[in-house]
Amino acid sequence: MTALLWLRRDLRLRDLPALLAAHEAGGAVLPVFVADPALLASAGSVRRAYLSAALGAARESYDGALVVREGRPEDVIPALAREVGATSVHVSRETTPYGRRRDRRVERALGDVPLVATGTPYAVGPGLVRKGDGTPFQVFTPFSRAWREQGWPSPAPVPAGLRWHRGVESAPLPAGDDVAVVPTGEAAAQARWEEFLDDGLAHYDETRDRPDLDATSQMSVHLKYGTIHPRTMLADVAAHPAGTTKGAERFVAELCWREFYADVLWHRPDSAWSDLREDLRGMTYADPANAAAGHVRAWEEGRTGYPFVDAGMRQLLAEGWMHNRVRMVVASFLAKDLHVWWPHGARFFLQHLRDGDIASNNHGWQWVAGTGTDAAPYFRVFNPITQGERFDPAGEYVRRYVPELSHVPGAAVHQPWQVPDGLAHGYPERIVDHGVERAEALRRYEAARR
DNA sequence: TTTTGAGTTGTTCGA
DNA sequence: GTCGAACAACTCAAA
Repeated sequence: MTALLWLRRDLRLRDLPALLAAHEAGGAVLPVFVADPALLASAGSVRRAYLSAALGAARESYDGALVVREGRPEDVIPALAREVGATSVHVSRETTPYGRRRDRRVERALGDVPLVATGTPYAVGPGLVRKGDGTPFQVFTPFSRAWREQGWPSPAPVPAGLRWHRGVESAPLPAGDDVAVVPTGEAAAQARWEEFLDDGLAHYDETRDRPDLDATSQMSVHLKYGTIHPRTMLADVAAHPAGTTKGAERFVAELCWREFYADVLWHRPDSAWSDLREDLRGMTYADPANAAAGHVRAWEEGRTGYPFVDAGMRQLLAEGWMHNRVRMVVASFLAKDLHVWWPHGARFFLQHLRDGDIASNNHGWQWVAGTGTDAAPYFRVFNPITQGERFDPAGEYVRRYVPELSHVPGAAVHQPWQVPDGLAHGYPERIVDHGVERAEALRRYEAARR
């Protein structure tokens, strides 16, 4: 007897309730990953490289038993179930709009073989935290209080006496382009996590906003592929000597943001790609396809003439990652200085981010744009110069990613046009005047609210 | 039931 | 240079 364990964003062995359920079904377990063209089509080279690396590491975690198949899940999973005579298919419950539709299709296509969902990629399953009257929270802080009170189960054990179903043909791993990746997979996630617990957690609240320092956990890519579960992380934080520090409290809050946005998306699947706040649907936007100005292309390629913005975009393209503080600044620049509707930026981020997650990414964008849950007030427009001076005070972050400015010392690098020869090595002029565009953004909001 | 205070991430202006 | 006020409107939960 065999149970399929269909892995999606849970490429790990430890703390995986769906694996426990598959094992308890009573026979061998066959772990399978489906390379779904619908998802791979939009993935950039960095994302493909990370998926490939995470799958390779997962195959080691599963002692070589992981099978990869390519195609539509509603075709592949039932076919594989027939091929090996599986009596059940086990998954972690998927909560994103595409994942929910896909799983319904697969469940129908499986017919008599049950699709069993156990657990989710979250400490608290999306949809569970509710207000007293049963409706979902709209504001983060009350959500986070209720989320903590709700609590979460202890990490699930690795099943004893686990038996893998072997000898099934596998497609090659999806090809990853030749891109440098940070170590990924379950062991790498664990190693990085322990390093952060000991060296970063206690002072996380003071240093997390500084892109020039190596002060963030770097756990986002591991959460995306599920090489570690947030439940494990929360248990580890609670048990750590630094677990009662302000830094730990702040880190738990960041994990809670991930859960909050998953909850929002669960209740409002339409908000993946359209404004959550309907009263701002009358906003007027610039057309990102309008090549005449080339402003959006300049943003995408890190040539806006605002060093903090350009450093961020170049970090994104080079590493598939951008510091959270800089994500807010570049998002604000696209939305409020270039007046582009947020989905264009959200889509670009998802193509390039190694940690790209539709709930966190798209609702982060909605927050900046002012259209989301608990949104930033419309008058809150990030100033890319001020933000750079405040959070990259020595200019080191900018010079790391913008070599044309390596000759400009200190914080002066945030305004190279003020420095003699500041633009002498090829760094571009500013494509827009921030003061002018800020006023234009406020005018557009004012008009839309009337 | 009504009121009240607080709510991730900011900027600008004028004193 | 520093500091407080102003920049809306709405949700939530405690009082």
